[in-house]
Amino acid sequence: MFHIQEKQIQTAFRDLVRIRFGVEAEIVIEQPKQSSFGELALPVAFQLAKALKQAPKKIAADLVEAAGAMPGVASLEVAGNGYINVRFDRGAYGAGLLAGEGEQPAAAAGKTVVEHTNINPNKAAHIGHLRNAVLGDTFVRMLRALGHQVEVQNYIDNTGVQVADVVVGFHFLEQKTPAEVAALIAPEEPGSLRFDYLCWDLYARTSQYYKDHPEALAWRAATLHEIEANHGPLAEMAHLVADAIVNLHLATMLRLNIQYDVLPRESEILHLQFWASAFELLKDRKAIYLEEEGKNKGCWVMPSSAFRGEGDANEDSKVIVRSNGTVTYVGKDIAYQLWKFGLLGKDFYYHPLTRYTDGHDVWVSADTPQPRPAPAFGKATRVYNVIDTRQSYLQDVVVAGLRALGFDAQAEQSIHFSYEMVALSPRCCADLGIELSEEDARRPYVEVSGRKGLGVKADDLMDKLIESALGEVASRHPEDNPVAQQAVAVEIAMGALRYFLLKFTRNTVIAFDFQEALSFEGETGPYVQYAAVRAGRILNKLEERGETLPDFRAELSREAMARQLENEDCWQVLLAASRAGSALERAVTAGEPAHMARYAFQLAQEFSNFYQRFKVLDEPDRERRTFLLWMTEFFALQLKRTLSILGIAVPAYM
RNA sequence: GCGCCCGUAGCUCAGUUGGAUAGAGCGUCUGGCUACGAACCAGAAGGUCGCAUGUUCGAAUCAUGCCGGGCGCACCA
Repeated sequence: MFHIQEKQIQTAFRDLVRIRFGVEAEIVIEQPKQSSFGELALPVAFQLAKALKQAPKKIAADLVEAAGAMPGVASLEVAGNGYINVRFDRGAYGAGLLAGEGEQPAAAAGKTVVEHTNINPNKAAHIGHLRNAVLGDTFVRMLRALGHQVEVQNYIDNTGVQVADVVVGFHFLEQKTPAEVAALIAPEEPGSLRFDYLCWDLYARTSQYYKDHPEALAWRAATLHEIEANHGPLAEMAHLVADAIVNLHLATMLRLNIQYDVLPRESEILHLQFWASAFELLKDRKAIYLEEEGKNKGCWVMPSSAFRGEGDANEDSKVIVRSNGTVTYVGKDIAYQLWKFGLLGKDFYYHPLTRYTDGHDVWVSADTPQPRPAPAFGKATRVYNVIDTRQSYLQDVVVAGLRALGFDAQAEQSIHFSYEMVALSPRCCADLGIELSEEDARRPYVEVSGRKGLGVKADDLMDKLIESALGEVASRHPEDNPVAQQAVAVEIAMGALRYFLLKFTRNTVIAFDFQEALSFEGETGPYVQYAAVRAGRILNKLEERGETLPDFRAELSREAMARQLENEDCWQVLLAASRAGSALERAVTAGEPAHMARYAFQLAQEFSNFYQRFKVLDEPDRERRTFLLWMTEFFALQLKRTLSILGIAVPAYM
């Protein structure tokens, strides 16, 4: 509702400025510093002052004069040195909300692909992976809430070095056969170490072994070779490992309510020769060339001018095809990016991998035709790649590849949704019993490292959060049955975790700290959940007392609405609650899920304040009580919607 | 060496793209529970927005230069 009003005023003033002054101006709308200034503030007059050579105050007065009466607006005032402050017609605004205006998002044209998670399937997921997945998933929810058609892709590098290293560990270090590895994946005896945890340790051990025995790197090369040829026991083992761990990653992410549509895999990109098609395109359009001298002699390279800035002195080109004829990661990524836009002229085959309990299928790529018809994947008009900021340079090369091929529009719509890493605070390392080198101990934080086995595993963290939440639930509701307690604890724990990962803006390094992540008070997910639960409880209590919710539309006339909203506190609270749409649009435009999280917190704060101040059920005045009940219901709905955009559930009780 | 990011309250972070008196949470201190259950609320203290020039009606925000920290710049992914 709020953003509809906002937009109306924006277009009204754009027209006004054009008619009155003959100028096209971008109308900026702000929230006034103080609520006493009204609901919206327009600094247009300042913008125009220079061009028109007039005082801002005079321009503002002119505009207010020319504007006259506007629908939904009670008054326009010139304030300060030339601000135009807008006050809404409160009765009309309330009536509009009651009528449910402005709830349907306009459907957007085209499909948006969001690629996130992308964990190497060779070990358990850690907190860094969680940040990626939660950011990606939340952004997907935000886009969908705005009416966009979104496809979620999770790229699986099942043929890479990381998987190979775990295979090296099993085969060369532990002399295990594929059958023995399969037994580890589905262990007979309960209580055995889960497979992704086991691989976590093995991967760290293999990495250390390379360090101590550099000659062992030949094992890696041999393994990669066999994986690429796709036959032999090592290749078989690689498939076993990767498939098993992909399943575990899906389960881990599902705990956080994160789902996918399709898993494109590196193995199919190889087998279906996506690269061969991309290579032909790149050669045809002269985007890459065969280097004939220097250190890159014999390689196909992309010239640095394609992806570096003008003034960049670094002249190094980027190798796309190695001198031995194999393609680099970036090359494969260009092919993949082309496919996402439907520009490659090839497609995967697909088969359903699993079905979520809500009936939604996750599909995975296949290299041969499959019996079940699959949805149309790819062919996006816009692509977001959720990848950490350290890969900016490579993402630039991929986009430069599109541009060099003449796909400027698609290059423009290839968005690196970058974010900073999750590191470990020194205190967190101490909690984990990790010994730090003297150099590391002096740093503000320590980088997570899969190779060193240094990090907080996603499932461990979730378990810890659930345990902590369960303690709280059990002490507050000792009478409730353990199954229900557990369910509530899980929702609280996951809410806390998602919120914790979202409250930081994308380019802030999170120095992970158990104490902060485990907090359920203050600016946290549970705080917001608690507000939603309390709103719901008022409505439930009403029913317990044998009453039913009034028919608000029948009982609250526009005049009654205006009367009730004369109360400044009620008005401010209602305004805040109705800003969800506006907050969502701004957050999507800024590409910042953190903004949505912040709005959720503010909304919860407003409600907590309202809850404290107005005793809804004890209110003696009939009209006022009806109004307060309506506000409560409205809050409950807004809180629930906002939380669902953040992927956070509203528990049955708290 | 080159490129990107960061520096805001004791701590952790926001700051709506250049606007009105710089905001939250945590921590500290003071006060508030008889079920609309306090995972909450009210209040207080706490700031040279790293430093310096500049741009203009107006700068935490833009430009330049320093200082301090982080991350990239492979025929690894």
